[in-house]
Amino acid sequence: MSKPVTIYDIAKMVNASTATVSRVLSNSTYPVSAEMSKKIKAVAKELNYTPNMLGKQLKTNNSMTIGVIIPSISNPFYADVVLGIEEIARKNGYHVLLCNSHQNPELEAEYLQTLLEKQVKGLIVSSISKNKDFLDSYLEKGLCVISIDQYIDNPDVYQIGFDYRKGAYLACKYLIEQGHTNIAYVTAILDRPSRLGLFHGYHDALRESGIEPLDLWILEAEEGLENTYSSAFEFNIGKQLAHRLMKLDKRPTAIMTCNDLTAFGVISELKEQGIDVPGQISVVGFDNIEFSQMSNPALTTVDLPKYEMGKFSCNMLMDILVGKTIDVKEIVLQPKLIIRQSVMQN
Amino acid sequence: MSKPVTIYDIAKMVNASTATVSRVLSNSTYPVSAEMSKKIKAVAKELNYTPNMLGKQLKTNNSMTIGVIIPSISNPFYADVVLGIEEIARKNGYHVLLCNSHQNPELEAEYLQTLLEKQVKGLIVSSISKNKDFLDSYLEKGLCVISIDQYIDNPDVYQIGFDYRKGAYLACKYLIEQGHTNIAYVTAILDRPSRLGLFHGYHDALRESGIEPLDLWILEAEEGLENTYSSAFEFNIGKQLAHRLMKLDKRPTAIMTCNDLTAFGVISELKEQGIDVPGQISVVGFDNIEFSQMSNPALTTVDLPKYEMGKFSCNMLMDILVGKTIDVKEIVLQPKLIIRQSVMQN
DNA sequence: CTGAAAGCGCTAACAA
DNA sequence: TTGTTAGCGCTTTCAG
Repeated sequence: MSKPVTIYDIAKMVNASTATVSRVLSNSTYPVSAEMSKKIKAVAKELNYTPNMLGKQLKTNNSMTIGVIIPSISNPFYADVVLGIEEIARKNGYHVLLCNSHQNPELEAEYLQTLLEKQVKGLIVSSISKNKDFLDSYLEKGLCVISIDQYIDNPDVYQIGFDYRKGAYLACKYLIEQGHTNIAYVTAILDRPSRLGLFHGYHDALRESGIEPLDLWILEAEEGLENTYSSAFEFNIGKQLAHRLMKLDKRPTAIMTCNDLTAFGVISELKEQGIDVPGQISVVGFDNIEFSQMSNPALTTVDLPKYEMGKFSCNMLMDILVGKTIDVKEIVLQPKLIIRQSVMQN
Repeated sequence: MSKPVTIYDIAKMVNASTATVSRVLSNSTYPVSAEMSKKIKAVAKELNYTPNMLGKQLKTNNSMTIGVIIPSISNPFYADVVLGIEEIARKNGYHVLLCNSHQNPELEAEYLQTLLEKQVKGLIVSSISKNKDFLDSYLEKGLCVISIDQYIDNPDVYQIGFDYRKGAYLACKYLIEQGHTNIAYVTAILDRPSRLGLFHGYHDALRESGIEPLDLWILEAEEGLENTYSSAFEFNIGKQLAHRLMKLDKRPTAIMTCNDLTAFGVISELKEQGIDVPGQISVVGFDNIEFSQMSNPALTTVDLPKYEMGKFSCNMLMDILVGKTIDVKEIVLQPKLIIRQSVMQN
């Protein structure tokens, strides 16, 4: 654990200036004689030189690092997105600083601050905290922020989202095409744009077909403290709401849900009550998480290009950071219906 | 996007030196008059000052950042681990640089290099690449590395692992206690210590009960190119191997698997062949991923404290980085049998 | 209690 | 083609 070697050490050894050493070791286009260049590279390798990027970054004011703030990496949805982000970042020589906000506005703000202190110039964030005003001061300081999945109402932030409304519309329309008219909707609390969009899509399809949705069949979970993400939470919502639904005199023939996990909860509850899916009641999910193809029955659901969203957003960020002008500040990615075994013709 | 304000600006405004400003703004214990201190803090707030950590870090040679290299964050197993790591890191004022190696040794090496260049002093890594020699040169440079899940044969790296052997032993013993003696073992390729450990645990329990395992019932997947992680891959291994198993004249009454995903594959295949689980054949998984409680039937499996492993490893790293002496370099976390519905008495 | 000044490792004008 | 030099923003000795 000896003292780290610097360009100064190398300069001394080859009788050159630090400037020259810097030029060859940082692959500058600046002309350096082939001979000198070779010598410097050789010595650098011999001494096992590792550049200290802090020096470079302080000088160039560029940390080659982006920040990513998401609710929780243990949510597979975000894991996929982050995978895409990280891949593109790496290909551009960037690193990603991962921050789990746990839906906690204070944590979010704290992260934002420390990220900025680390001289992060670009941020990809999925936030559901209500008050985004504090973002302004960061935007002013030149931070480039891309909001994914959840919309942030600020003209200075770039947006990449999914067409949730369209997705739910697709799913509901499919149900209708299969002969269902009695379609329930089971959802976690409608506290964010994405879930609201879903809900509207459900209505769209129904209304388009002249079906009046029954209020009794629309079940929304109560507010729960979702501060630490867990799949089990969403699963239980499905279970509980399905339980309530099955107590009704008039039962639906199909159930739409706000996500796959909730759908699994619904299916689990129905099975427990001896109701066959899809034999007696059809169920559709949303998100197309990997497990939906492994479940029993395999789940009919709507796919969201999560990994692509990650790649897309990071590519966009990279473009902006190198000063390319972006023509469009808002992008909406399209969902796709995935037909499997949890829906049956009515 | 004006020029960022520095301690120099603040110093000018309050007629003090940068030294004094630095002292109060970095919470140094160095004595500064209350009056001066108040003034400086006020001006800092007024100017909306954000410290540039690159300056500080260059000076103090401490980046307050750790690196985490894992195969893929889209594997829920690692997502849980990383969640734990990040939580502890944050509480200690550290950030986490996330690196997905995709089981690619070159990528791993590349990350290691750039992490070091960013002056990361601590690294938590789960690596299955064979050749770890290159690690030596980093260890020499003072990098502190903690290997999680997979063992690295190097006296200088700290190790935190699971007792896989014990876990499989527990599962197998449970099966035996339930009256099973014809127990098959279905596994992905035995190319790493963890899977080998599992396999040994299976043998341990069998032998302890005087049961001779039948070679025919031990099925190992062929080598597959797992470069990009996907749950579907593991699922399909289960499906394929179960298919082969069911062609045998003499069938087992219980099947052990190397992980939950594979177990789901097995169950899916059995169902397709009209075989009831656990009615006709019992199945146990391994890992206790969240879905295992939502599947049909709910999966009996073995829990690994993943989140705790993350917290544990990061706490250890933090301790080492502040110079505490660690008494033990190797820690083995204990598995726990989770009994659900996929096993029936024989 | 306060300040001057050196310097962390690197880059980039500018000069030669 | 090479070198000199002035910082990037911050901390920290050392002197007052």
